[in-house]
Amino acid sequence: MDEDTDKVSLSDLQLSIMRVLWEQPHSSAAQVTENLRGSRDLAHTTVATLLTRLEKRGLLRSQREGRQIFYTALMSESQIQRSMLADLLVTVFRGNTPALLSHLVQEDEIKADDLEKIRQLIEDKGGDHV
Amino acid sequence: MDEDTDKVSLSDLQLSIMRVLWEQPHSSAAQVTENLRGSRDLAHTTVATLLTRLEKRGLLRSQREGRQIFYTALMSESQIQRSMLADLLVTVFRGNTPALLSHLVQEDEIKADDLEKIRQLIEDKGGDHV
DNA sequence: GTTGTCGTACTACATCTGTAGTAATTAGTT
DNA sequence: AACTAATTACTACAGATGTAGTACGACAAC
Repeated sequence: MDEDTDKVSLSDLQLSIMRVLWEQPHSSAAQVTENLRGSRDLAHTTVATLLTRLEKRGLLRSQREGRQIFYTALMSESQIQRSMLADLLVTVFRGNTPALLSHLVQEDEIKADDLEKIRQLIEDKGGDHV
Repeated sequence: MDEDTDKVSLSDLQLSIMRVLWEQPHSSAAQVTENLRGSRDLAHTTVATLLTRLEKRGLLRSQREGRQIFYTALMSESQIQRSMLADLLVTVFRGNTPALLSHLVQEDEIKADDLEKIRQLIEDKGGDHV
């Protein structure tokens, strides 16, 4: 099965680009550059290069319209997140999910109030899945 | 404050090396190479290069003893995990911890039975920390 | 003391990433 | 039609990483 939907790892900069495309699919290099202005001030040629590379990697699809090229993400933010989280869990935590959770608790990322939300998530999922 | 204890990001291979050093501190290049045999078959010169680079990055300390050099990790696995998880949370999830948890639930990494453990973690922490 | 072995240091090279300049193309303007 | 302005394509380069060879130094064996 499709081995490209899996195992994706993106750098911070690459994620910034993807993010723009997630918010505004079908953007040109100029539009992406504009969108990044402020947070990442890059030459538009830099953005163009990044876009080309991401397309070559199969993460974007491009459509030429006249002299311009519009790019659209082929993976959703959620897919990327899932892939990168899974990767971290395996490579850094060696599958030790409790250790990961423990760190989140330690860092105050999970508070007591969140437990109910998690329970809800499990319920929503388990309901018709198990 | 020490800016080197923070923001550490290691590749898979680098983690493998660190792992050996966590399990057996004060190892020589030859010992690390031997330890990796099976999972990662690398030339010992490769391992030596990796060790040198990690030391240059400040992640290892080396002690020369005769003709050999012994390396010891300067950061614990836990510290690395925490740093890399924090980084992922910020860069990939933009601080959205619930989204991260949701993915874990979706991937069956968190089950109902784990909730009690998490609650325990929070309790253990909150007790003398808040 | 000469030689061989082991270990380290240095060098090398391909790939990926961040970054951007220059050249080429195209489309719109006059 | 000629020129200008926008946009893409190609090239470049430095730093990090994966990978390993060669050279050199030191210790052990004979």
